[in-house]
Amino acid sequence: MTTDIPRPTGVQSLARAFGVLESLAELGGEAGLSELAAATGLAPGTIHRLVRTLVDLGYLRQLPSRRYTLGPKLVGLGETAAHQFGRWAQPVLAELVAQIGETANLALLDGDQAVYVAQVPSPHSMRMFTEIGRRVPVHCTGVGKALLSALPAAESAAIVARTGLPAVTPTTITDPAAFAAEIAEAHVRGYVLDEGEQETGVRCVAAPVVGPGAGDNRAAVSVSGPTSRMDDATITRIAPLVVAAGRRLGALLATA
Amino acid sequence: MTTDIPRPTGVQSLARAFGVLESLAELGGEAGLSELAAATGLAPGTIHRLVRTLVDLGYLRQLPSRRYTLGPKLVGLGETAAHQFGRWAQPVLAELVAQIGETANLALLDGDQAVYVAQVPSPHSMRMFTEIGRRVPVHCTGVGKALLSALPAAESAAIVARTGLPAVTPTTITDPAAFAAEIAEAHVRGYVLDEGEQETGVRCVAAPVVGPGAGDNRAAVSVSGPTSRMDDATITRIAPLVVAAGRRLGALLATA
DNA sequence: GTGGCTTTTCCGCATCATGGAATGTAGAGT
DNA sequence: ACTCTACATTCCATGATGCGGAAAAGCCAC
Repeated sequence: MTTDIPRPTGVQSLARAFGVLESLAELGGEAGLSELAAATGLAPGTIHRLVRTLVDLGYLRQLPSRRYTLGPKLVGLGETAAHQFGRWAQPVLAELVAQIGETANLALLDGDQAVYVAQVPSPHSMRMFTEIGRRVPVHCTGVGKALLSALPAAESAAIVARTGLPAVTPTTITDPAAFAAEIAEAHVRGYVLDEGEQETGVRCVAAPVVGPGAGDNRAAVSVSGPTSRMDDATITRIAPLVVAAGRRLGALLATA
Repeated sequence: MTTDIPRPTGVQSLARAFGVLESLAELGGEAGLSELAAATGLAPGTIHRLVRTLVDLGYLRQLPSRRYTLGPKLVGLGETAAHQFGRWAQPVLAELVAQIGETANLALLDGDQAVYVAQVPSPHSMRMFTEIGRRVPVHCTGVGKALLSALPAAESAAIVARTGLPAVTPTTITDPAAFAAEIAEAHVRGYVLDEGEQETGVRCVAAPVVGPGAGDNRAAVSVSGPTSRMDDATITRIAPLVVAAGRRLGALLATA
């Protein structure tokens, strides 16, 4: 490269290696060397050396067909990372559960989906099955809609354009205009509801994690429970609590 | 470094960076710079540059306290990797389901727990709720015990010592001696049974993934279904099939 | 058998990462 | 409140290290 930005570079081989990993993920998790070269714009020789190193380390795996896939070690690291995320969020989520009595979740925006990274289950015996690490669509979940509501309108529109609005339950919002209105309203109101749009019988209040340092961090909190316990009065009562939790988590992330 | 092995190295900055990530994971997911320097044996300046790059890329996160934790991007990569794992295992699992008619799972050992990375559900309407990415204890699950049975005895004993043997159902094995015997028997027999030890009414046959390339890869297959359909005769019939699937998956991993 | 394709290896050049020492900062101890 | 220590961060000259073009080796299809 002749003219890149003067100084914002860190360790370049590292940035490139992770670029390869990300490209591989975008390419569906499996790709040949030349596909990676095309995707990253690097010379074949360079990519090969990078990739060989990653294979040696166990973060990439080479198939008999000589193509490459993501390796097992990444699963472990990712899991550890998800747990770690849970750790700092845990106190805030636990407080939510204590105040509200329903399961609280933290999710991150990853690509065009939301991924759950932390959870504190409700004390009730009738629990919710939100698994850590699970990925869900953004358009039919509380956390997903909360994540979108915190994004610039153009960006959230782009995501919706890519994923579409497939119906998951009878109450899933499938009309683009109605969905845009929902997001816009959530943006000004600060929280969003999920009326059984992902799973019938489950109501959910969600709010984005907002704050100075949350820019890169696209996260959202939610509280969800069965419709029987989540009546309108309850929702009205807990919405501010969820919003406050989002702010608190944002402050934790922000730091400084 | 003055005298390392002449040439078997790949890209060293990469190896070091991933070493940092692994050290961080081993240190409980959170560490200061000097702890990392001590753990990896590198100079503080070197680590700092590496770490700064990773922070810029989003794979690491710096806390207010100036300490470091694993970043959100790792969660996403790990998830993608786990899904990818499902892809190559899918054919083998699907064949198991075709032969047996019950849900087949693939799990990896991660730390002291087992994590499910792939699943093919049974055609029966009464299905099992094994979520991809879910973590389960090793002592009360088929896959967990199968994983242990493939480990050196010392290592599996160390895991059990750390996790203990908490009862999850009335049939969970809680006696250390009985558990050790169970693992030893599984080691020679090649497969292991789960008699509702994790969930009442669910029986399960599991076998480790074994083979030349499986060394680092700690994986196990399982087939599970309701007790009503999993009688003794069925178990006897399907156990060899599960074992064979474990071997086949091991061969796939080995490759070359 | 032959041709195009991708993957892999090689090698000289300059860049890029390196790590020790210097500076800045936070928190503990007195 | 002040100092002292320990840690995180920045700087810089050195040379080892990663870079990428081009050539070799394989693979597959025709």
